Amino acid sequence: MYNQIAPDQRGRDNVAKKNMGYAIAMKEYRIGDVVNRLGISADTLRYYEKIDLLPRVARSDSGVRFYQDKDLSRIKFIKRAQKMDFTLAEIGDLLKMREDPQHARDDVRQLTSSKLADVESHLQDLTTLRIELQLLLNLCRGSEDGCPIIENIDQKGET
Amino acid sequence: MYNQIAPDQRGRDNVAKKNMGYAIAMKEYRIGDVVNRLGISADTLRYYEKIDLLPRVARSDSGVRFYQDKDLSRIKFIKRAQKMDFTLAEIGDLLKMREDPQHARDDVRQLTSSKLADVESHLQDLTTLRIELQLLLNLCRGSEDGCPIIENIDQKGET
DNA sequence: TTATACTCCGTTGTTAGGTACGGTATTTGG
DNA sequence: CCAAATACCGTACCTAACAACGGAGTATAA
Repeated sequence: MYNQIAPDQRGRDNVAKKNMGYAIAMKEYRIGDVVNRLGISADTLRYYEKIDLLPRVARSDSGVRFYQDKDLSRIKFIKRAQKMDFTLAEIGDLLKMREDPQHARDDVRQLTSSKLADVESHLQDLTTLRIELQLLLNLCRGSEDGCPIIENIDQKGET
Repeated sequence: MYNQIAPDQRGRDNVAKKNMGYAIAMKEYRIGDVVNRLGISADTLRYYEKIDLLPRVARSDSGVRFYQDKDLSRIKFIKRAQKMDFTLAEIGDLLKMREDPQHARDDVRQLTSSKLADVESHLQDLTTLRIELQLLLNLCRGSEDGCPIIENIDQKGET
């Protein structure tokens, strides 16, 4: 019903360059910029901050949030991890690992490793699904005599 | 908190072979067999039937359901499609396509094609995620000098 | 036969992950 | 300087996809 995608590239970012001494100038994004770039709602961003999935980012004097590139990167990671149906709590742990892999707690490492396995099994399933859909769309299009191949796709890899 | 996986291969299927004339003998499974084989709950199976995601399968005189291999195949398809976060309604449409690709309604074909695109983009994201997790676990293990690679993974493919 | 497991059905409860207000303050382009 | 856009916050509300429950009938193995 809704228009799925709307990154809506109109409007330039509200780029504030901050001169960090001699360091590279840094881009900062207001919440609306992030919405336009990543297609995630402002409410959701605030929600993530509230549940500590995102850090409390810098604010202007009046309280307006400023996000940086590393925050965007983090948000993109969250979005990817969500495609795995990881819970936000799990994603929080993975983010800890991501922040500091060297000093991650052992259970966090284990979680990461276990989640990697999940990703790999998921990739298998999605690959199978892709083949099935491709078959439905291509192989079977126009042919008059059924599609017996499809019935046999899932014989390998019984769960 | 729960023991995630429990296909629990104990107990043989309650196999009823039906002699379809000269045809191949067919296996039939009671709901509990399906639970053990596919790791999906009986409640869920009944729920799927109620919302017409599964057909009303054959019953014994006393009302006990009997599932066949094609039903298992259908259920496995549902499980795969769920990993894509397709809604059950969408999955229902995909199943129509799967049943009879030749005569599928045009919007169902379109849905299928659009969902295939989704699968492919998902595969991209999961592949990226796999690399990230692998990096976290392998490349960075034991090394003392940070992991700058990770920050740059998502520069391609800005959503 | 008894008990143990399995099944049925209908109804109600749960939960994650947001979304939707509504009222107010602040920015910003013209 | 003013209107329009944007941001803030707290609270309430929502929905899909089951899970739990309870009470009752049936199947089966010892």
